Amino acid sequence: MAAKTNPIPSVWARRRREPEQPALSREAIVREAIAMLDADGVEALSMRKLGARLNAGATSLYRHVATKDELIELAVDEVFGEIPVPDPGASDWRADVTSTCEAFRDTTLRHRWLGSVIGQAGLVYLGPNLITVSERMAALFSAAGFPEPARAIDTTLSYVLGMGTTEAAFLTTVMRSGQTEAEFIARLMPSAQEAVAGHTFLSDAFADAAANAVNDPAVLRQEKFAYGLNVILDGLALRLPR
Amino acid sequence: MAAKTNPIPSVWARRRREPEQPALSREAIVREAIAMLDADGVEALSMRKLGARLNAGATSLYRHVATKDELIELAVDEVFGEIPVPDPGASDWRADVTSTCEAFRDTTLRHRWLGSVIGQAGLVYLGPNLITVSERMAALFSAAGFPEPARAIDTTLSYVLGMGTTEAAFLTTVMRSGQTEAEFIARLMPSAQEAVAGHTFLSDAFADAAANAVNDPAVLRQEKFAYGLNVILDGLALRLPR
DNA sequence: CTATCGATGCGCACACCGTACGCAGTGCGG
DNA sequence: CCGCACTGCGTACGGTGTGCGCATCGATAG
Repeated sequence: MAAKTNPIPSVWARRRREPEQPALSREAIVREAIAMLDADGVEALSMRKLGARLNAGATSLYRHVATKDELIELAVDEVFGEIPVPDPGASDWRADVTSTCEAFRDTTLRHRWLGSVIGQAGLVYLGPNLITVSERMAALFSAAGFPEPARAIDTTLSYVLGMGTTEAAFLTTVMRSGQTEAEFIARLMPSAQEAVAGHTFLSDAFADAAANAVNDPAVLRQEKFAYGLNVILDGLALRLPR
Repeated sequence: MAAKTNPIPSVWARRRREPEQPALSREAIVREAIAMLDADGVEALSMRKLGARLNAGATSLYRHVATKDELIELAVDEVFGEIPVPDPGASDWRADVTSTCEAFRDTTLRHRWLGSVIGQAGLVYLGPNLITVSERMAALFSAAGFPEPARAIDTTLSYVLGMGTTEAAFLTTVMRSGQTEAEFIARLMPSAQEAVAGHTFLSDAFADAAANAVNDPAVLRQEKFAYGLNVILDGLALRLPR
């Protein structure tokens, strides 16, 4: 009933096929979605904007992806593919597990939306890349002699996820403030000091932190992560047979 | 220009003050928001629905809360108030830390939106309740003799947060399916089996899990949590002086 | 060569969202 | 008694995810 966009269909109005254009594909959509998530966070990803970036309408995406949530699930598993897990080698199992956990942490910091999104979707529907990471970590722990590698995996990955999520959320806040991490911390100091006043133990910890404030904050975070990881690996080592 | 709702202001149309009605207050708003979050998750909380539950218009809430994000921050700190931390006592420090971590886990499971929300907001802006929990945990570790209680806190809480978030996300998925946890797992088995086929180590772990499937899943989750926590406490114990 | 068919892209529409703004009542200090 | 600060709310704006039906395409069957 309503007037169409092209009341008189004309040869000239017909779009031509552009074989150069990679066309819409699930891979391209997921790739571009990750780029948007990395750039502006999870609340900045909308199907309309994503479509626009791909020279497509918003609803065209639904031919390749059932729903926005499914798209995010795909993005999550995609970035898990960035985590390399070494083969169980002649070298120390601790070194191999450590490098894996650090790669995992790097991924949560490179894609700072990961933490919040996993909290919503969970690691329930295991994508192929997460399965691969798990399998290879299981191989690592098994070769080291652990009778229950799944337990070791759950413990280490929970820690890495929790710490990584917290770090990522912090870095997001820093970035939103438009300052460097050091600036942000310096500017936060007074109010933190005030919040902690009257709490004796936290004040002590705060004083220690202030003394360390001359160091690179990224290095301090890395050290904090390594400390906890070593605690866990020590605890696991006690459970090795013999 | 447009006709007003009440073109002729009348005495009879005037609302009367209802002193029984608790009126809108920040506390009431936060309390009701938590109730909605607990009931239907984070994406079901809208200012309009929250207003309706409080017999108020959506925008009335903004007199007491600057923004929806701020409201969520308040809700987060509010539920942290549910975590009791014992005084450092004569008893084992491990028992005290364990009870604290289990209370934290209980909170993440009782309020399953916590994990995803912390991933977005982070623990950056420390509310009073989180500060209290931290202070009391610091007291626990200090009394136990740890020279750097902050490190111990970061390690344990990262683990608890990561594991709790994962569990909560899983339980949310289960609940959405409308099945019990045991039913959900049973129904998931075939596709999980398939996903794991060809991965030798995961297949082993899967077989173990299947053998345990007769037990209460909630108990199995609790045991998994306790295992990792004990690993961490063992690792920390190694760092006690002497 | 033509008719048909499945796959793909897209405009429109719906219901809903957070929240800025300005008006309308209320209770209180002067 | 006036005026003012505070609270609630109706309206409106610019977004959101996505269901629906149509237009167009390449491949294949007759």
